[in-house]
Amino acid sequence: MTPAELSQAVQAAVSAAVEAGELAVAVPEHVTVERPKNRDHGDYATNVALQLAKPAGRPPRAVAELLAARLREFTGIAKVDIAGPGFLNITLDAASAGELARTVVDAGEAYGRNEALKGLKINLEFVSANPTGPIHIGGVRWAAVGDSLARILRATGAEVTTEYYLNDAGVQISKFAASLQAAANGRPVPADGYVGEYIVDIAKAITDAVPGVLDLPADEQLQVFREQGLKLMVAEIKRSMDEFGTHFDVWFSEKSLHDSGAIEKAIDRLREQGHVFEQDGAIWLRTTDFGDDKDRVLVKADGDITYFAADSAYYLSKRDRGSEVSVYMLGADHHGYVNRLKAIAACAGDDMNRNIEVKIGQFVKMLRDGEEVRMSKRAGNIITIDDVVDWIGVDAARYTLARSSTDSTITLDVNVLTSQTSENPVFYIQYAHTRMCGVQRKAESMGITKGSAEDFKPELLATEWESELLGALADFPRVVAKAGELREPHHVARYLEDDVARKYHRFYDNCQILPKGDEEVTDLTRARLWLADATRTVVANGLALLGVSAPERM
RNA sequence: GCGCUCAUAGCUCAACGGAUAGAGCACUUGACUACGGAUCAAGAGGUUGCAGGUUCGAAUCCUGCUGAGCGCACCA
Repeated sequence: MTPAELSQAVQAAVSAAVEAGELAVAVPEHVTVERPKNRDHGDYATNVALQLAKPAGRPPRAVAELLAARLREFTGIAKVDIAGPGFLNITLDAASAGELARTVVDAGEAYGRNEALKGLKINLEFVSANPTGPIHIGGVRWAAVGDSLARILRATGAEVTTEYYLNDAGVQISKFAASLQAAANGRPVPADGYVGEYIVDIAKAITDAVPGVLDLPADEQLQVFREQGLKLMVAEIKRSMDEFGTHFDVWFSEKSLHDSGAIEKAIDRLREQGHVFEQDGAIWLRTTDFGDDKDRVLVKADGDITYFAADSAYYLSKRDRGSEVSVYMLGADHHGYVNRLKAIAACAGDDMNRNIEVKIGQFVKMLRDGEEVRMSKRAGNIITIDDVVDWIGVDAARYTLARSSTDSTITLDVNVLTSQTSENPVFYIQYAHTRMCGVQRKAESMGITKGSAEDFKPELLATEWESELLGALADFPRVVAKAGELREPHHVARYLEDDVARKYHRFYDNCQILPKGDEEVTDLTRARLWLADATRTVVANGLALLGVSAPERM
């Protein structure tokens, strides 16, 4: 019996009680059934009696009594207790619990997938760092979290488009080009330009690729550095992302919005909705209609188009391309953007509480020798995506960055990253996977298989360690759905770490799977192989959602 | 000044409004005649920043305060 089936059983018990006239309440649409932390509280617990007590006008424990009596009639439920203020503690019989191993093995790679967000078209934009330098540690966090979130949303049934917005049109690119030009000519970079090893490297790559570029007039020269520099930098970012296992379906060019006239069209559309006005020679969007603290300029008095106008056109582009929900993942320096971005959606006639979500994630702080590393492009002490991958590898980097809530700042110690990589919990999870693969290899070499589904005896998986592990495996679909709905991939990571891997290691240490010496192969041997196979499936599926490999050997 | 976000063990971080707030690292102590010990078991470590409120129940929701980060352009 899966938690979903149990939830339905509880719901059915409520319905039956209502129909019998014992309870005067509306039957809840969803009944939550959770794994209690304390094993004495059974396999599952529900607080439904506590929630129904008030509307029913009955004491919680009386409601619980009614439901418990009905629940005890269900096959697969061994015991129902009432505890505390009115919790229902439910214990499954061993066969019903063990059956889950078969469910998982049968579903294979599909186990964990669900339809919580079925058919929802989501545009997920993340990283979107300016193409004027390598991706630094902050961007790496969004790469890890964003890519994992895309995988989780897809597993939850959503249709996801991942997107990187390239700011290839503004003054930052001009400064970047000017810096390259200066470097190529052996001059110091401009005061507000970009500094760093990579500037010199790219400048050299351009002078190598375009012989004679330095003989061109200054303005033509600058144009070459602008185009070539952008091309090389974007290629570099794409390479980094590719190596990091992060895929973007769309690399969206800001410049294309300018070149195609999309911005003017967007302004017209916003004007039709009645939120555009002129003042002091500029064209404005009245974002204060929808909670922004000030109105925003779309076209400046001198005729220049603002970055905000491009943002507006970009949102409409996402919408036109079919996005029902546009998710923006931005860094903590973008708090001020939330209201104006949401106002764009509202001004376009959309529902700002549904069609657009702006997630603000906290910074990554770096520590070296106990002191915070203040990164600055000027000082050239940026910690880049390639640095992190060199130090600890893609798996450990992705896991480290994806295992915490984006709401919390994370502090990474450079000394730890560059030395003791085995401290990373990702290895704990991967080791569980290799252990199961090891058991399977050993079983094969002994000529043992888990046998056919008909011969599987789930009731033999009855020790506390097997029961705990089965409970953890049963929780996977719910965890994936929750992570998708909350847009928080770290729930999957913590689940693998604290539930699945931990409980597997305990099971492994306490329950011998394969026969030792001249012991017989028994039904219990085969049942435990089913459980190991099911666990391996969940670990592999879970790691895949995080973009982390599930190695067969380490 | 206004706005947004955060505050949990020595450190790094968890905790769907639920029962005794959990892991890892570091510290103390056990378990290898092994299905690979990158593991397991045990111990110690907390007034969840402070003060109120809502609730049967608050780390979680509301209010105020304190502290920290970020943001408040006809910049991008």
